[in-house]
Amino acid sequence: MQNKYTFLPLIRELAQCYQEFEAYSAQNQRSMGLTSCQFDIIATLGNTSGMSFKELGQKTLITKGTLTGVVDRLRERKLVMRSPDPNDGRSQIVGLTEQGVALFETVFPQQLDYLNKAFASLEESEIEHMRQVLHRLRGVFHFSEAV
Amino acid sequence: MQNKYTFLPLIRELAQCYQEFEAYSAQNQRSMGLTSCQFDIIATLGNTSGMSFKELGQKTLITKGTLTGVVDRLRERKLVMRSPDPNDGRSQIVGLTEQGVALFETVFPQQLDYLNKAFASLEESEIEHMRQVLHRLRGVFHFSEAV
DNA sequence: TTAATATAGTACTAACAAGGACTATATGCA
DNA sequence: TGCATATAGTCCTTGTTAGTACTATATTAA
Repeated sequence: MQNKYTFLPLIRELAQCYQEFEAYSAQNQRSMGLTSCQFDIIATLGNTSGMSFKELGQKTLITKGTLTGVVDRLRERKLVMRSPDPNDGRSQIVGLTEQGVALFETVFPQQLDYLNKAFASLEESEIEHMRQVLHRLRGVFHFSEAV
Repeated sequence: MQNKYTFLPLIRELAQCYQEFEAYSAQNQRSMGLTSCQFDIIATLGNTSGMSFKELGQKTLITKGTLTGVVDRLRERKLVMRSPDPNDGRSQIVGLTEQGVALFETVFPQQLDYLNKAFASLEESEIEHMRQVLHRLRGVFHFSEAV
């Protein structure tokens, strides 16, 4: 117990950092008529020929229960479509419709530009360093979970 | 546009890091019968004589609309109470009940210990370095928002 | 083949989350 | 004073989010 809870400010900073990123990012996505979650799915399906719910969930960090609803809403807007997986009767392939592709090609570059503006003040080397720091921090929760 | 979107892996790492922390943290909170959000409120009100909805929202990063519901659920469980603010007729003071204080004194130290296990593998200096890195990253979104 | 087990996705519940409309109260200024 | 504007909190809507139970299909092994 050498550690006298100095991690508390770190946790607070992590939460604030993530939430402010989310707020920043969502602001632009919202102006494009999408929620964060919906944008994530459109962006993940872009430039692919579709993927299963499972794979889509893993890539977007959205759990299966949530995914059903989100995909449903996107399907109602005719942005994504579903088809049975010929190789697995339990599985379905989700992919962008023609309208979905058109939307992707509009909103994805715009969002990249929008985010790029935020990161323009950082050196590439610093961005990479930050990524490594976060990776190391993340490892802490992995290890402890196994115990 | 010197930057060729090297921030994308960083963003991904940030999201994963936050989500895995949340999952790790919530696992213990859940075992104590509280959601993350409820724990946050109990922890924030602990060792205080109460505060307004506004202040509570600012400290916990929970927006007012959400806060009403969360406080209601805690009040149903007789963990928090509300009283009118004598200085401002629009405002109400939220504070822990006797049961709330008792719960706080049980669950807060336990959660600290639980988190401390995760961070035990890090040096204090490294924790502080991580905090500074996150603080710098967070600043990026502030600056850009103003533009 | 058949039984045990695992996996993909759905349905349902409780809770959180952001935003906007709304009410009541405060505050600033003419 | 009295009006315009701002603020605190509630309510409502839409949309995640996690978790659990459930159905249907796959896979494995006896």
